[in-house]
Amino acid sequence: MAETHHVTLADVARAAGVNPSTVSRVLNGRAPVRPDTRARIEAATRRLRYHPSRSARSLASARTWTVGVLLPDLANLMHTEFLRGAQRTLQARNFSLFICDGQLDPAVQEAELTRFLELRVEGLIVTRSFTLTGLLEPFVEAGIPVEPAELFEPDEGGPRDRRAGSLAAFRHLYALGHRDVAVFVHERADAPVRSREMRSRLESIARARDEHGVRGAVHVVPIGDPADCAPRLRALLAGDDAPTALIAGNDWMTAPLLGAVQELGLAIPEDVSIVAYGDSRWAAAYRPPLSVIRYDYHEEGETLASRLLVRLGEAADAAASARGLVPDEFLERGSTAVP
Amino acid sequence: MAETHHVTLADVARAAGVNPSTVSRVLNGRAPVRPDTRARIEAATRRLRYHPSRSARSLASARTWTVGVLLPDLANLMHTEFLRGAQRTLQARNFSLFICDGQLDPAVQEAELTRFLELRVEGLIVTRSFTLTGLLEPFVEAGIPVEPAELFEPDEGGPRDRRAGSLAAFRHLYALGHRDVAVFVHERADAPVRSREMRSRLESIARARDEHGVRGAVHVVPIGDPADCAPRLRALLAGDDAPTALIAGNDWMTAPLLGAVQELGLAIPEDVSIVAYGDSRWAAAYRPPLSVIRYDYHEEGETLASRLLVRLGEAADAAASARGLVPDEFLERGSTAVP
DNA sequence: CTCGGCCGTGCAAGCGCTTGCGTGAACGCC
DNA sequence: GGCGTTCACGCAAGCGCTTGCACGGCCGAG
Repeated sequence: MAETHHVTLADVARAAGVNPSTVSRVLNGRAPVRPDTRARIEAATRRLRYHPSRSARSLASARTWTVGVLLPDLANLMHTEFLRGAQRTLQARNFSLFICDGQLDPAVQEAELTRFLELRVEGLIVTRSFTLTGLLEPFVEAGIPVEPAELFEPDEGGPRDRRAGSLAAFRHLYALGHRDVAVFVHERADAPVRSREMRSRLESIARARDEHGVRGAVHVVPIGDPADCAPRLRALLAGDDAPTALIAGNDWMTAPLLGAVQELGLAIPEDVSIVAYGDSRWAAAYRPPLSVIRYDYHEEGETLASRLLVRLGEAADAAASARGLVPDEFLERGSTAVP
Repeated sequence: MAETHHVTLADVARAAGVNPSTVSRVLNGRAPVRPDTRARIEAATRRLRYHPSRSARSLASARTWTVGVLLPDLANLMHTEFLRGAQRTLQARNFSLFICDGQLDPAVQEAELTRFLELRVEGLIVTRSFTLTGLLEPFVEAGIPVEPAELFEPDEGGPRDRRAGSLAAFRHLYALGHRDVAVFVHERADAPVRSREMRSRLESIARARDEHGVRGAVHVVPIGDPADCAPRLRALLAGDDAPTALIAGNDWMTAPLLGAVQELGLAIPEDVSIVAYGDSRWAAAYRPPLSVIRYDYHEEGETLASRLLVRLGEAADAAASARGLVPDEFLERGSTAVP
């Protein structure tokens, strides 16, 4: 901090010739203040370039007006979308966000959650919470509402339904005649965790497969390091049940998978069909354009944020918090064909 | 906050049978404390799940141990890289980051900067600062060190040299026989701002062009909305000086540009050559693989953070803070060819 | 003209922590 | 064995703000 001396509320009060409490009141728009007094204070505030200290305010008022958002991996563009949705909604209600990048590393995530605890966030939004259910306990105990994206399955009354897209995609693949498929997922190879969402997807695959009377393999390939992608793919293609359709589990996964396909000199869709979860802005621009399972992350961010606001006692947009999210959908573009 | 009652330092002190100040001291590892006292306190801390209040700490100590990072646009993967570099460096010195997404919107950025002021960040890292020089003043006045990525030009003694890559790329293009080129940049069409970095690139282009005795056009196309890309490109190609090489100004720009190229049914590199600034993970996986100007954002993040630490009086890794960043480089892959 | 009520403001006690100063006990020294 | 040091800790005064309460002045009602 060196010699930084900040203007305080007392300075403003002195400049305006009033009591500090009055300044506080205009700051918070709380009690009635005479217009001219208010004007004097506001002028002083501006003139002195006063910025109230968040620390002092929240210490005194026991409110921080912040919510933490823990993203598993900021390098995933869908999370950025999600974030903006949440941010818009929360800012409209005067809350600000502490964004943190989990970097797919449980240690980092734990550290960040501890920081949230110290910061006294009033609410928490987490995605892929399955990796940290234990870490979330302190929040629940402290009465801090946690809004997890992960647990929103239709059978739990949550607004999320992510099965329609999967189902449509795999019906399409099996109808085309594919038998063996491989799903590449972004997970640390040393500690693979199967999210509920992933399980739900696998169920959708099984269902589509059964509908078509197919008995092929569904390989699930956890990829931590992009460099692993090509070797894993090569091994798969050399083995029994070589997949003819490759599915990228998310935005992050897609580029490495395409890189591997390229490295092996495979043509899309002639040699392999490709489907990607998440309609990254690259997907449509790829050659050929990628068939994707698209999902509206922005809306999900808004919905989670609204639900949080409701739990915080802020009468947020009730409709947004209660509404079911639009289901995901399959977009066929050009990367899927008869095997 | 509802009925959330947090454990305080006083609670811990009572449980451990000591004075609050002693607890504070073990918390900060400051003064000498007898091992058994320390142990008792630590046990109580754990048992009570005590998490010190950041607000109270920073109010009392006049230190927040935080630095703000303002990114122009989180949806740009290179910024994520940058962020991780900075985060690693700062966390090693006990600072934590407040990340904020400027969303390419000056209003949002101003709001976030004000928040930083209230949060009493001890330092600030900004990129593309050219859009907000005015907004940065309060920080400078308050004695808060600001580390702007933007201003690091070699002629200012900063560590950044982003000319080598541009130069190599355009020498390559002009040598191949290209005459007219177009650079697509991500800017709000209504308020285009020419960054120093952009100017520096344009200079490199001019230099390469002169070296090759070419007198073709260099179109600069600001794109705010991805949907504008195709029409702008179509118009350009229909006009005089139709470009034969298209350059995407950054990671964000690349996908829309490729989408537009695709929409117009142009073959790469037969009809147009493509060069992208920023080696996105998609670039190598594209078909054909994209020639790019690659830059190490992670290292830039580390360097800026180190410089900030030095200015904060933390004897950070002096080498890292002083070192010149590796220059960017041109990687020819397959999207550039004879026009 | 008196009085209750409200309005605008001041007063002061904290919020949970840090930190300079003070003090008793244990220690080493001559 | 007395005395100065050091050690380990207690004490209390804040940090910059909020907020319940008090209080004087003005109003309208009786």
